[in-house]
Amino acid sequence: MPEGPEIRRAADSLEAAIQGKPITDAWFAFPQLKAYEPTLVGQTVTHIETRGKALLTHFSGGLTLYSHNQLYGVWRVVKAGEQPDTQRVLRVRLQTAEKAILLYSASDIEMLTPEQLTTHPFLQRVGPDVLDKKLTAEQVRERLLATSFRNRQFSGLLLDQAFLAGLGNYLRVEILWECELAATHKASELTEAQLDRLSHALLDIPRLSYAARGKVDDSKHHGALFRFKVFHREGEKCERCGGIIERKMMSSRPFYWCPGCQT
DNA sequence: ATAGGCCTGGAC
DNA sequence: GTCCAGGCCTAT
Repeated sequence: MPEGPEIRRAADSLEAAIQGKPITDAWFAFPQLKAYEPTLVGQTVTHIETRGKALLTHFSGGLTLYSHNQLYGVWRVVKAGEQPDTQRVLRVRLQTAEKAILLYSASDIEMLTPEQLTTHPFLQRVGPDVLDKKLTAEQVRERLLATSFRNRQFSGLLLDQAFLAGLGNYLRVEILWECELAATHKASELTEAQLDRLSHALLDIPRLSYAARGKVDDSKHHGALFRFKVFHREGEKCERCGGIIERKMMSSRPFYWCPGCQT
């Protein structure tokens, strides 16, 4: 479950479980991280930061654990000593007196010094995070019109973490549906009103998904705060215009849209 | 801009 | 077993 809102919610629950609590045991599956196990015992997690889909666990000693869940990584919070039955392979375990946090399946895990935080290839290239409260629609609008972004098709642009961090495939299709825009359009072709609408949706839709606290509805379940309009709805009727939702690969991910109103 | 590779888990 | 996926990197 890995787009920006899901990663930030995971970070919230990890923080709630162990932030500020002395670490009683640390365990890493990867050999290159083994040396940090004794180092971390007695330290605390000061805070857990997210930059788009990257999650940064900051320790009181100054080190930071970088993890990226790609499509498959998953964080769990359990009681100390517990390890739930799962087919997934355990990669990280940080334990405190009461609770432990576990990272399963992720393959992209590194320990970074403060210096390395500023030179890490992914962290260095990501753009502003759509969930950052300080990021405004006006700033997003300027970014859309920046020379390096204004002539790129939305299909690729919205997946590029260098443009904005935290968007992924479901957000890209839902944002473009919301704005009635085709995937082949570019910022340079939009009217002022369209630019305005898009710059707001680029922030509002991820924030709405985050606020839904996981109640993202993939299958027409009632009462969900955030309901997909086109994602995984190929062949269904568009609720805005009645057109039939289509699907095709774009920028090597499945793209869903309504040909009736996204023009 | 696009294709292919990498990684992992789930659906079939 | 095969293929796909809410991701990302590198090579072309």
